[in-house]
Amino acid sequence: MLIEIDFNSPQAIYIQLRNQIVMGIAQEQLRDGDSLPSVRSLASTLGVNMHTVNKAYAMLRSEGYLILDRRKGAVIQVEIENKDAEIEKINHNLRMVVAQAICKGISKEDMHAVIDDMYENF
Amino acid sequence: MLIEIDFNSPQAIYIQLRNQIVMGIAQEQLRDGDSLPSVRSLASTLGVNMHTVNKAYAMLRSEGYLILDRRKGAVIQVEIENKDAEIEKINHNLRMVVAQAICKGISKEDMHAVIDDMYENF
DNA sequence: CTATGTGTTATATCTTATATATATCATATT
DNA sequence: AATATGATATATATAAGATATAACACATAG
Repeated sequence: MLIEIDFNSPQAIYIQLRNQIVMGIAQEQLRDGDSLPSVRSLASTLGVNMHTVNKAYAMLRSEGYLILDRRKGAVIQVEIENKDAEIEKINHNLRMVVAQAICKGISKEDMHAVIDDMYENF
Repeated sequence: MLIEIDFNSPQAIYIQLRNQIVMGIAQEQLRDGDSLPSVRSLASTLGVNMHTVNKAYAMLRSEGYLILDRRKGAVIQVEIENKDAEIEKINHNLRMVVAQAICKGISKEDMHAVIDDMYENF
């Protein structure tokens, strides 16, 4: 899976990294059991520091996207508690997006269409 | 409209401020033509620096939520270009939320329900 | 057993972002 | 004339982000 870092982005590198991996999982480019490169090798590939990658991996682990193991390295393993709990977790972020949408005159039907389109072609 | 700052939050104060004002507009607690407190008075009320409020106001202006005028101060005025352009703007943020949802097994029907609920009771 | 490669942790340094403190300016209002 | 507005500038302090080394415990390959 290709990961690209924009060094001119105002967004922190470890956040970019985390986001792209979440995207990769959503797109099924990354599946349960797949291994990610080791902290050091990915850092080397991207031209960033080891700790930056480590921070992204630690974040992904705490969010239940992967498991870190001394033996196997970083392995994708999406942990799903239950639907309500997971919905609750994305609620804050979604709420901000919806707030913007409402302010800008985007109807819920518009939002449905956008959501459907994303689910189709992710 | 009540604004509260969490000084222990990892989120920057000016971002908290910006977010709460966007929320206020979405909830129609703030409407076109309404005035916000001046930079200095709001800073004083919240116990933060003038520049922090100024930064939030400047951000809201650049996003088309308000107008800053020497005469009238900060006045809510939501600028809507056209639907497609506005959808495009929220697309990136929404995409990240949807990616998380897909990863965590939340269906688009679930998302519709959450969206509808938000539109009902914002 | 040795060497290598994991993730993990620790320390130090540098840069950038955030927040504050003052101060000044042009302008509009009272 | 006095006051208050947003806008701007400068300086300082703190926090976050990123890098550079180094070491540790553990697992595996040779």
